[in-house]
Amino acid sequence: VPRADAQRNRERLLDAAQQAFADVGVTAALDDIARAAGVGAGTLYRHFPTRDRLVLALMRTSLDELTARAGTLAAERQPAEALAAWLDGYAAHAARFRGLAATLASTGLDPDDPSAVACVEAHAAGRALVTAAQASGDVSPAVDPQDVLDMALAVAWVLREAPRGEDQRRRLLGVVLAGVTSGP
Amino acid sequence: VPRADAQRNRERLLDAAQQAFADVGVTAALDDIARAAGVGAGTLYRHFPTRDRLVLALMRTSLDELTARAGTLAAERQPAEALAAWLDGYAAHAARFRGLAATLASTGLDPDDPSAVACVEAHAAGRALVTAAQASGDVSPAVDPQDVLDMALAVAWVLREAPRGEDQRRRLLGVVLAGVTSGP
DNA sequence: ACCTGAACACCGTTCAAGT
DNA sequence: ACCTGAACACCGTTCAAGT
Repeated sequence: VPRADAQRNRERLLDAAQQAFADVGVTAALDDIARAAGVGAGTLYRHFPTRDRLVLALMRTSLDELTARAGTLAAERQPAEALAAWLDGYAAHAARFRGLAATLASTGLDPDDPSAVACVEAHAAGRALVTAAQASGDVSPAVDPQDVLDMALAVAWVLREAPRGEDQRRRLLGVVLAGVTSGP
Repeated sequence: VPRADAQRNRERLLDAAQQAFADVGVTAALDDIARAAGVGAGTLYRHFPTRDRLVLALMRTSLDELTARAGTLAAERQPAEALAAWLDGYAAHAARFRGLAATLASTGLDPDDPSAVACVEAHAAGRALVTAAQASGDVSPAVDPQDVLDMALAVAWVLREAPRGEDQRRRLLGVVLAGVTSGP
């Protein structure tokens, strides 16, 4: 059982990180985050040995929501619609701050690492939606499901690096979805 | 007219940067680059006030080649083929090292800045190929040409952040091209 | 068991002194 | 006119000392 002050520090660090990442992107100074949380730098490193671990811990809740949403969409909508709606949420999530898409795309995620589990599960849920859309004939069977998720993250990357207008996400995801759709 | 030693230092810096970027990505330490070039740090800053300026100077030749290639392809091939071939070269170029795609995508490029001219011209040449493919009916008129270039850079980003197999570039560009093609 | 904060290393950036 | 390299600032990371 963790000590009460350790638990409180952990939460303060997550709050401070949330704020800092939203302000200046995922490269925000860890030292600043520790100071804003009112803890020593060493405490931050004890709780989160790497920056990615901090990012993933912060994303834990929203990733779990994305995983759950995949199940709901699969049950309630047509496969093509469900996939489109989920990818939109996934891209929106990955575009929340600069650098996040790269963390989510990173191939070096260890499925056994508890801090990466939420990320790995969300990916699996997304791939399942692609597979379902292939089974129903909406998405071409030649497509690699992983490629579809990668392209949704790539769209999120564009949203951060070259923002051009309100409906950019809709336009770019439209291109991706049209690109993986089965011929008529 | 620049002094002979200034000219030589500039070339040494470009050589050293080429090497460093290829080794460790576009975030390579500028200090290391100056040392490898055998010059003081101040000399690097004199020649290239920002990292982007160094990157763009390094890319100048290849960007000019891409611009020229757009003209050749437009003259010798069908619009759809020309576009596909050019985007492949563009994505391959942007994937040469990590972080380069972001520099090329950056919206803050001043068209009047001589160091950005090659980049702006390559973009214009690419957009012209998209427009030509729209005129011939191969690409849907609803597509924003800039979106097509952005997606090619996004593909390059995936190639660096989540590399998955030899023909990943072909697969992902295939999705983008299929996604912007006019309905039958 | 956990925390603090000083210490160290590394790197971007500037600028006084030199040629 | 251009170069050098020391100096400063900033930040990631570690660790001895404290509770």
